[in-house]
Amino acid sequence: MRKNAVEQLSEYLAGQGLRSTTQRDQILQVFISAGRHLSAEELYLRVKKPHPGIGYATVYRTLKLLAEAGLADERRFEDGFTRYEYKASDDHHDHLICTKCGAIIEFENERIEALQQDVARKNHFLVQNHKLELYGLCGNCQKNR
Amino acid sequence: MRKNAVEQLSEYLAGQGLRSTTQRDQILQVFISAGRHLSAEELYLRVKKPHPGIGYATVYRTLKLLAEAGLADERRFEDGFTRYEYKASDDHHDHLICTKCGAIIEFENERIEALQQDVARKNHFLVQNHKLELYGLCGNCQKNR
DNA sequence: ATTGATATTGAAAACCATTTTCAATACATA
DNA sequence: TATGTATTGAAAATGGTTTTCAATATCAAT
Ligand SMILES: [Mn+2]
Ligand SMILES: [Mn+2]
Ligand SMILES: [Zn+2]
Ligand SMILES: [Zn+2]
Repeated sequence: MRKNAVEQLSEYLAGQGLRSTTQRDQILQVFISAGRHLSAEELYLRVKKPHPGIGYATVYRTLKLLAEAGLADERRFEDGFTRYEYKASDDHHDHLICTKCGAIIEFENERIEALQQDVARKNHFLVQNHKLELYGLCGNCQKNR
Repeated sequence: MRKNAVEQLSEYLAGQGLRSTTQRDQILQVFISAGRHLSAEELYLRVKKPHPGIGYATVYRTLKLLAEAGLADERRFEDGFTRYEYKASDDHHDHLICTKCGAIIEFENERIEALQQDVARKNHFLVQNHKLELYGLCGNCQKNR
């Protein structure tokens, strides 16, 4: 996975007339090895440790670049931060988000996806992408009141 | 509808130890008579015409108040603005949003709602609210390329 | 390898929707 | 009508993100 992602980025950059840089590779490496749904600042802090020279703006720029290259998905939940997650291929999933502890659970549901298409069809609408987020309390947070 | 909403607001304010003001009533009136899914600035501009003295901050504050009072729903689509819509009662709907012209189509789908509950149950999750947005092209925008 | 054109970087400033501050004013209660 | 305080408008502050800019790094052409 790891080496392949770096190659994927290189190919995208070359194809766009952009340049490969050590910063971009380093940020990508840390991004992939870190957990999912990271904000720019969270990633910046993780990148800083092994690569202290890297700047804040470069992390922001690289995350946007990864999204454009198809290597990351950009998510805006209701916490005011843009979050990114590594995207293996063309997989898709939606989210359960705990409003108390911030836990994020991922799920896929074919039937919901199909019904969304039905809704779109009925409204002469062509869906490009969608967002389904369920906010509430995770199992743990229900127990602890 | 109109007079009732003003009364509803008054009751909420009284119950919270807050005060009724002419600004709040004026903003609510314009809010209800304007279209749905308005941003604070859009509402501010509409309010300015009949009530030039009203300030920007008051419109922001009143919209948040209306949401707390249950008179408005707060929506954050992907355009960077918080939008509000008048909420008659406890109705609920989701949205189709055209990425080209910005048109917003509302829909309800019982089966999707039910399946969401299934997903939540399977994950020991208690849903408080949810967001389902389908982004793409409306009928018109598909025709015009 | 060296050059040269230019893409990229880090630091700081700018951006921009929204929130907060604060002194003046309006509301509700006695 | 007086009084305590919630609310207002204007301006400043906030905070995540983007942009600016001079210095540096990349890479294709020598
Ligand atoms: Mn996810
Ligand atoms: Mn709506
Ligand atoms: Zn939780
Ligand atoms: Zn459209």
